[in-house]
Amino acid sequence: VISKTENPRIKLPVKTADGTFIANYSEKGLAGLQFPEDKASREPDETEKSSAKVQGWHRLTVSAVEQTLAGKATRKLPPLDLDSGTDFQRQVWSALQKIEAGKTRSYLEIAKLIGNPRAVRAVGGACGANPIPVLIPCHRVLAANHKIGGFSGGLDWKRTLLAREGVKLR
DNA sequence: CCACGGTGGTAGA
DNA sequence: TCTACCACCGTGG
Repeated sequence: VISKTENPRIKLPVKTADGTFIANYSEKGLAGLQFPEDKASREPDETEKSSAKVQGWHRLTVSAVEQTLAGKATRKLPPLDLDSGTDFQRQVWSALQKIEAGKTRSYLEIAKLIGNPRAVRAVGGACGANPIPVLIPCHRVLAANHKIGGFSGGLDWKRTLLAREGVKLR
């Protein structure tokens, strides 16, 4: 029996003034980003094991995270591995990437953009399943009438990110 | 403010 | 398959 293909992930720390995020990489690119956890729960230190390719990606990740946390537009992203998502989720995530820093869209607007205007609630679900928050800017999706809506990483993060981009909430 | 109905996608059983 | 969730949205108290 042929064993299922292993899907090795390399985890690297993204140290910022707001805490240490954890990026994880597949062979295709950045596949996940976790918000800082409360305690200094074992930061990955496999830096020396990662290939030059991954280290290059990681440099792009670090600067992109820093820029987004500062409320600025990101210049360049590493390749993103979004294979974990369904077709619907990838459509939503793709639409999210087109929202510029400082701008917002509603869940309904995203649903319309992907040609499925009644799938409003499902759009919320896809945002919650976003494996790369901050860089795939799901925090820029608000409920109708500029209400905050939800955020899987905690509403404090969503408010912080939006405030740094100069977005006002209702 | 709250309740509710109409919705579509997902995961799990 | 069926079903129970849901980061929604409008309407109506």
